[in-house]
Amino acid sequence: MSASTKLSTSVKALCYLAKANPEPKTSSEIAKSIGVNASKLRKILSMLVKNNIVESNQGASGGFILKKGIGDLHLQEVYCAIEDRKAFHLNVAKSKGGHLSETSKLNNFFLDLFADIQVEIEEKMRKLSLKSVLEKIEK
Amino acid sequence: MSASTKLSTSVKALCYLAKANPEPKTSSEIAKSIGVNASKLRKILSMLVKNNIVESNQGASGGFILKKGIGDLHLQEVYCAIEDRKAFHLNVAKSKGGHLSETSKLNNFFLDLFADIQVEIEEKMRKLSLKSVLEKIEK
DNA sequence: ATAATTGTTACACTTACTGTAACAATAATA
DNA sequence: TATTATTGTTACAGTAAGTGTAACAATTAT
Repeated sequence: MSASTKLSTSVKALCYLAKANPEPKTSSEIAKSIGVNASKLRKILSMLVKNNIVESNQGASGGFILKKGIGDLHLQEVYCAIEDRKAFHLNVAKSKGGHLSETSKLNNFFLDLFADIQVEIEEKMRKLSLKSVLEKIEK
Repeated sequence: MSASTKLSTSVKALCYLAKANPEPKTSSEIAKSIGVNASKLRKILSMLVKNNIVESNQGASGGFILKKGIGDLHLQEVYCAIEDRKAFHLNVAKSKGGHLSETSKLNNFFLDLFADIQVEIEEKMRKLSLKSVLEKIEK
């Protein structure tokens, strides 16, 4: 599951929880609603739990509830919670043979460029709260 | 090979050709210099040929030469030549079950967001000419 | 006790990626 | 003409990554 796919799945689940708030919802309920596998969804949700974005309760009448206010939760935070690898996987080929210093300089050039891009992506997402997303999809 | 890896490999090859200009270089020579497989490199170079970025000549004493001036060749152009799929593969999960219109609205929201990001990435690369890249790695 | 639920592991299946080889088509050259 | 060198493309086996599902221990309410 790519970072971008995980992000959109997470936000779908968070929107669902936001509307159900403060009633807890099980992974099965959420999964059915947004059309993904419950087990897979639990993996994603468990990361959101570890980052204090949602709260989970095991056992009968357990489930997930949103822990943060929709105005205080930004997509960048969600993104960082679900993705440990840095951003959108912009890779540079590690050249095996090219012993030229130019090749390694070019590698560094692209690593810097891709890092810049990643920062810009995260800044863009930092400006988007769950509240603003909900407003956008409801009109 | 990811889009970003292909891009950095392409630029390595283009830098090599720029310095050799106007002498043609074979895929083997380039591949050895930048540390990638010659057959794989030819696949990438063939796309650059189709987009008039480099020129190829088959047969004995053939090879590749840079077709554009280093000041007129921008990374965005290279990127578009090697990648037919749109940009950096930012995908949205196509939900199979979620019949809610909200889910599809969220899909559209993310498709728009990722499209914006792709445009920004391309704009960033449009500002980088091969000449500026060469200058950066040479100092 | 029982039933329900999370969190995690496991696993088979598929898909994608990788590296390399092979070869037809082509062109220079002897 | 025959030979050699080269591109452009296809093929393929091997590996890695992703997918979907199931299973189950741990936990908790009833």
